Amino acid sequence: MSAISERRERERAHRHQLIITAARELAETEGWEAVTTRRLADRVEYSQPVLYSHFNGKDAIVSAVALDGFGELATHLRRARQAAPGPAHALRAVCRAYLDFATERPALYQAMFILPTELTFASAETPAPLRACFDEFVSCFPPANERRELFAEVLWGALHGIAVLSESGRIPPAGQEERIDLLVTRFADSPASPGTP
Amino acid sequence: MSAISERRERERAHRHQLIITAARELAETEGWEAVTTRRLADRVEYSQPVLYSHFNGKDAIVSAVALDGFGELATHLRRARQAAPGPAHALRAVCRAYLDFATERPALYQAMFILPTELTFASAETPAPLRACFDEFVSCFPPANERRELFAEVLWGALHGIAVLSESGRIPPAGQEERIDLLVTRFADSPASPGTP
DNA sequence: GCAGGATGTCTAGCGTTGCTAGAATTCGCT
DNA sequence: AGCGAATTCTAGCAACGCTAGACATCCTGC
Repeated sequence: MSAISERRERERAHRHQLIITAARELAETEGWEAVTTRRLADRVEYSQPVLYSHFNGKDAIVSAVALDGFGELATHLRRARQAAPGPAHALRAVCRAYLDFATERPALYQAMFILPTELTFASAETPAPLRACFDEFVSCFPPANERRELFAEVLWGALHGIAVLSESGRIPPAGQEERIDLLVTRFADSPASPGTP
Repeated sequence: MSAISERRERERAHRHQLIITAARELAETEGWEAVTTRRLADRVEYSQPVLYSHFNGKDAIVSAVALDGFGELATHLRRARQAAPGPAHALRAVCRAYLDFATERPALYQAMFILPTELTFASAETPAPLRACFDEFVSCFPPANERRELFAEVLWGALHGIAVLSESGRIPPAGQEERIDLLVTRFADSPASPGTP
């Protein structure tokens, strides 16, 4: 149970990641409806049952892809926020970065926010990347605002709504910039945050 | 081709609606994943192929349910708006009504906004009920606001995002009222709408 | 009243899906 | 070399959306 099983475990971990990236690539090129366990097994050059020795089922694979996506989204948002010339522009930068992410990686975004997921949100065992994403939204508002979390929730919801409605053609795909404009001007913190009476 | 075929056509139309309501009931009690063509055919006491003589496929049935949903949502929103004590309260009333609708009829809401649909949004041949829903949001803003439509789009997006994120547990289901509060205060029209320079 | 034809409905089945039991194989160890 | 265990594959299940072709039903014209 030494070097030999260590190597096996390493190989196993490698294959684990291989499955995830294969699923993601397949989804990004042909959409999630093309990601079947058979095609995925083909892609990783193993038979179907090995997928089930790594994941509890297809949903777990999708969730694993989604988790990677949250990690990437978190760094994407942080970079945008930190590159902004000042806190006043941070909000806009993060909003734009979020919508960019959603439109440029639609499959990944679907895995994160639309497909059934096994990830636990807003709870004690919420994975760090999810929390990091949320924190990026929180950081768009000054610490003086006692309701930053609420602001972050609503802003996130608004961005998600805009992203998904435009992606599915329920609102015109054009005009995203104006929507960001409106959202930003509406959410830019007022001088004194309206406190609860 | 007279009374006899008229009756047949009547019966056919009746069965058409029967399928739609059966699909909706099944979805509302057991969720859309339980709505299979076999179970639906069982429910309406016909064999599977008759479904396909009425609809092009399962998606078309879902879309028909969604269309009914849009009709109901439009009247729901209009009632709320008109019952509000004044235009200042209309915005809040409509927002609340929208989120109520989403949480009280989750299956219907899914058919309208989440499941793949054949309905055409934001186009020339957009069905009237969809347009009516959108118009309700537009009516929340004074005609003096030259960008009412943009406001409506973003508000709708925000509400949709909040609805779907909380429904799927991605933000805590509690605290909806505070989110409405924030959204309303942020979107309540400023005295002079910030015009484009 | 009764054959003929059109209309409508059902039975049966195709290909695919997610998932799994049990056979077969491989591989390290003594 | 051969045993034992871990791993991988073959084969198959039940359910899915959808459809072709057999079957029944009903109106029409004689």
